[in-house]
Amino acid sequence: MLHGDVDGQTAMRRANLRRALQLILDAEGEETRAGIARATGLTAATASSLVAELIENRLVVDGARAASTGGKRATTLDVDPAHHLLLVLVLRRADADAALVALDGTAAHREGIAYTPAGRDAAIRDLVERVSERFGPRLLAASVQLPGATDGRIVLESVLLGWKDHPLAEQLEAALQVPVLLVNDVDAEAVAEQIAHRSDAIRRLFLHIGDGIGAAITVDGELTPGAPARVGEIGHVQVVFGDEAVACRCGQRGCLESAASAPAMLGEDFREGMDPDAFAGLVARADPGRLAHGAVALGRVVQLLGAMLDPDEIVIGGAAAGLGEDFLERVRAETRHAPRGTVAASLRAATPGIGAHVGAAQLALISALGVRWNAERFA
Amino acid sequence: MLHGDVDGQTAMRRANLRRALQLILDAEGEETRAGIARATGLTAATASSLVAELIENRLVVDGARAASTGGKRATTLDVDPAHHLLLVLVLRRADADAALVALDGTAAHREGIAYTPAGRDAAIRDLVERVSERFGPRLLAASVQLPGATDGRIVLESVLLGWKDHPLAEQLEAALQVPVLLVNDVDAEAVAEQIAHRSDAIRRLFLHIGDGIGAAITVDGELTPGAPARVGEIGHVQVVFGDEAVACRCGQRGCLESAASAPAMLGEDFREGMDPDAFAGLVARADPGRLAHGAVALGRVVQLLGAMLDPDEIVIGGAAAGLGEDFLERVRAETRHAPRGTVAASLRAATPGIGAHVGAAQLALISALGVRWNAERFA
DNA sequence: CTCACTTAGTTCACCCAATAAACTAACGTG
DNA sequence: CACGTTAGTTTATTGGGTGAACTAAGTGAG
Repeated sequence: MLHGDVDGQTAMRRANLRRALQLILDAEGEETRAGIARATGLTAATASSLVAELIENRLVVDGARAASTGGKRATTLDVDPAHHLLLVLVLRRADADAALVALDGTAAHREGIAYTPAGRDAAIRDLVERVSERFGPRLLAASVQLPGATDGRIVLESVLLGWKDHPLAEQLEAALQVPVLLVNDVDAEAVAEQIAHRSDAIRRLFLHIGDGIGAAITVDGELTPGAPARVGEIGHVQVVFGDEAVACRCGQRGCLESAASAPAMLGEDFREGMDPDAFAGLVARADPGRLAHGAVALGRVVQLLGAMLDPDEIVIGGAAAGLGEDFLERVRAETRHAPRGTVAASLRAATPGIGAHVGAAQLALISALGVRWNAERFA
Repeated sequence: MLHGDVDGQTAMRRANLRRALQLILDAEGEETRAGIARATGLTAATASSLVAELIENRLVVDGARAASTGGKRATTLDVDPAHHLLLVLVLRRADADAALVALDGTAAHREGIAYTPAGRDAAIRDLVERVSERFGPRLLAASVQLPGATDGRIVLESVLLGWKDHPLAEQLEAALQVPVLLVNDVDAEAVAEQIAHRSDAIRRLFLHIGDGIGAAITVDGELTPGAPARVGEIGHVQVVFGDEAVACRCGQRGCLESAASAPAMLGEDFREGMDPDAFAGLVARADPGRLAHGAVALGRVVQLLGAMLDPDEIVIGGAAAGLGEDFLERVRAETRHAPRGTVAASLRAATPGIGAHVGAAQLALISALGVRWNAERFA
């Protein structure tokens, strides 16, 4: 109803259906037919007809009666939490998760698998098949969150997964029979953090600092569209010069990762997703010099990208979000070079909130239905 | 017809009118009613009705008969070159131009004024009034190309023009009675260069290097939308560190402009818009060390922005476009640090082509009618 | 030259989705 | 319990698109 072939005449209807559904999503069970008519400027008759179609397609259900505002009590509306599902496939080096998210943002199911590099493709195929068998008819769309560059359809390159120009979306669509969107993991994390933090920033720069370093730009909660993209691959940009540049695992010297990645700042004991207490221990024992060196390197990047993009918000996520206000202040100090000091003000650490897979689910929801969850959903 | 209040039902009609007009613009006099029907998937009846409305509104005129393709010869269509006009106001420190551009991209009129800082506002008011009196009824929209930051409606800050948070668009709309869009001069130059170079790049980074340094990002030929923006103000980002950092006019050390602006590389005799022969002389006499220093500084910026944005094209405009392939190669060398060397390949000098005001006109055209000129128009 | 075929473009009856207005339904209040 | 208010549905009308029949004007085979 909201996706599929566009046969010209119905495009307007679709746009109105999307508007109605978005209002119902935003109001979290408080929207009514009359409210939709008021908010959209459409007539009450049209609003009723739109809602009827949404209910017929099991996207929306009637709720309780609202309190009277002087006349007949309105029937409230909410998205149907029990029918349609979004599938998010989270792929990591050695394991993967399948998360099913309902239209109201609640988790409906989650299962994981582990694999060796050799067994990975088969293990993923099995997982997808199991999910498809159990939830297939209820699926609305799917997204795949993965470490690596993608244009949404093809895995352009993923060192961790050993893929290059791999047409994953096409393969999964054949198995799942719904549209599949591939999403870089840092992009997904950036979108999820914006939801978790209830941020209304328009232009936004997100930096993930963990084993590696990646960046994501979002505008109005979405990724910049465009051709096949390796946007945000800034880990091996040189930011330290001269004698201070140290060797990086990539073979070059002075890379951002060689100075500011979690292992570079906290030592080789750092592991992605490690125990919080163990992490706190690493932070406590960290060499102040290495932390300062990392902050300077990061500050140089933030300074330039901040001036270039003028984001409303610059968010540091991943392990570096747990390094405390001292660290952030050192990064900010590096950005105070420019006459105008607004870059420093917009820098903050990520809110540890909902999982990155919610970001991937959001992107799938946007691409499938043209609507989005707002922050309050996940409060 | 294509702008104004949206009364719901007619939104579809507008979208179709835009599609038809865009096809007519693209085909440069070769489009026909039947062709529009084929390209859009609309019926011939609808295509005829759309064209009739475009002709009635004097946006399009019937042309010659095309050659037969086996049946009745088609009537060709082209945009009306003689009625509607776009006004571009080009504001500089000490003078301004008013350029009137017809729908076919041809220049219809141009007049300039000069002013002192004290007389500037009055001089601009006069110029606008003269233009409005002479061309008012034929105006479709206007844009203002200016040195400084703007969100499209307000001049956020322009040091050269002495404005801060100046609601210029509103003022001009009162005088001109058409929508007015404010455009940063580097953004306009970036859009114009893409047209002149017939570039089909999607994501694009443009760097203007002259008295100062500014950058513009375009996606699909348009500026990134969003809130009030100072996007691209990278002149005073620090890119040189330690002993090599030299003092900048902004009071800091190691700024990009202190190393890579035209005066920094070519000496204080450089003047924006100077005589080409004199410029060539400056280049010939330039200190190789200063040029190399500038190339390194520029390369560091290009390296990071290239990795971050993964643009299809990185274009060096302004005076630096005239420094030759040697200079570009030095810049490229700095970007070869990253394992993947695609940044270097996408770097090129700007094509000296049409004036930046065509870029501003294009942005006005997009915002007013939702259609755009393609490269061939200006071949 | 003529007739069949092709392509361009218009006319007209019909359909879909939105509107406007009249209607029913349900609630609070004087 | 009548009355004003708000929610929501029903129904005639309108705007813009479709499909089919139509006219117009060309090509090419015989």
